[in-house]
Amino acid sequence: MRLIRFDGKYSNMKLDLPKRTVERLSKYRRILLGTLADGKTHIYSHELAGLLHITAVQVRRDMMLMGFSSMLRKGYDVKDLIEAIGDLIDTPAGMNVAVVGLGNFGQAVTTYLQGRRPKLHIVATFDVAKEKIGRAFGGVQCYSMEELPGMIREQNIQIAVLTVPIDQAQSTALILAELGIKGILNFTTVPLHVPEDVCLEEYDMITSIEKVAYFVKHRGECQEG
Amino acid sequence: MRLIRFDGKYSNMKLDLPKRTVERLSKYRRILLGTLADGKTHIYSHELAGLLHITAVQVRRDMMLMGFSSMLRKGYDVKDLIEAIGDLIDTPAGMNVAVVGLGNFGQAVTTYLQGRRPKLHIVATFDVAKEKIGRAFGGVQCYSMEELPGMIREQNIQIAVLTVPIDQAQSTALILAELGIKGILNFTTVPLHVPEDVCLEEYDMITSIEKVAYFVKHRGECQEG
DNA sequence: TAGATTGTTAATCGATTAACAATC
DNA sequence: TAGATTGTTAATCGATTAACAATC
Repeated sequence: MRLIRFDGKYSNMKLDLPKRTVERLSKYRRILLGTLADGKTHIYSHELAGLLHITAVQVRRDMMLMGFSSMLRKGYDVKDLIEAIGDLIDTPAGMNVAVVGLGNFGQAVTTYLQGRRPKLHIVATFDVAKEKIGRAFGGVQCYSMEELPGMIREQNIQIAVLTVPIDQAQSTALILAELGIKGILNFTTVPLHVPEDVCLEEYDMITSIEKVAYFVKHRGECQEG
Repeated sequence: MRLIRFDGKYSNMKLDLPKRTVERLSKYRRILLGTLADGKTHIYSHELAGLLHITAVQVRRDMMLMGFSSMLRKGYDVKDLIEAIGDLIDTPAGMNVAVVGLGNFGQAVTTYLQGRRPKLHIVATFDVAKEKIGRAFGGVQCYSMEELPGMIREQNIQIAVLTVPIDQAQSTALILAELGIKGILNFTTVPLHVPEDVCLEEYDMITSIEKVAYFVKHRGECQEG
């Protein structure tokens, strides 16, 4: 599905980008916000590439894939590019997010994520522990698991960050899918299975550190983007 | 570099596996430990695949790459396979790990990782905050940043988990590399640059959640491993 | 044996990089 | 103009999947 220019604006309603490109768009935007704050209005592909430690070709190819062009050989317009990335990633009203499971990780994630991206709102956290329910963590209210269905409906929560204990991970994921959650960021170290209309992003810390251990042991190059 | 059978044992000193295969080995092992605890001695490729939500071919190809075979068409010997994975990932004495930066994330990671893998020892954490230094978090002692060089040397710390604030990330990473750290697990959301003999594994939470947001918005399938 | 399972090669898919024409 | 920069196609690389012969 390719982008079509339409009356000066982009008709990018159904543009599906490669996963790796989407990951980089998120990084480009954050770098560019810093660049903009420094008062720079334009940036060359090789400059942006340098800030991310990737190649200029890769930056230009990503721009091409998202249908963004620079004109004038003065580099990319920083403000325009930030906006174009926002048009792709964000929804105008923003998306509501819940953190499910408020242990050490759940609390750290809530505190860290809250307010960090203007179009991602952490609107609720959930836990089973009585002493946590009703309290606020990182400025976000904690609810009981019984309130999950109601809150998801009322607040139109579409994304869940899963930080429950491992023995609860799979069952909770299925409940979330059942309740209409459309995306899950899995912080537990359990390989999850969810219905295929649910977007699943896994982050398994033990895999990551064991991968580092393997490559340290074998002295192979293992640097990632 | 391929494996050579040698007198019934494997000569796999320099076997370099694909990154994705290494990631799965870590997952296989943890699944297999559960399988073993359930009293199962052998497992078929399709069974192991089912537990990870991948294909049986992929499991068999990974076994082939690591030079592990089943014989007897009774499936893979669970105990042998766990051991073979350990031979690849672990070092006999284990590797020492430091957590650098003891904010919410640093504390959560320390607590979670500590004691979880027998061959990965979190031996120290580091922070600048006076009130944290000298205390123990998750059973691990916190030291001042000034003690970093000495501790790395004395304890032979090879891996660092980086959980410092974003404005300290790059400078701290370079210091760690300078001090001889061989692998960094980067929990900060800053794209790091380190000397190429240092293994770097990035985990950028914001990228992950924005990626989920993008695919939820565009309703594309985006399931990962 | 027939059927289930494995190990391995070849084909395919997705992502990165090289090459290069076009632009200012 | 010459040099720097861009946008895009083709080639390459890495990983997954299909196909299938071999084994028990």
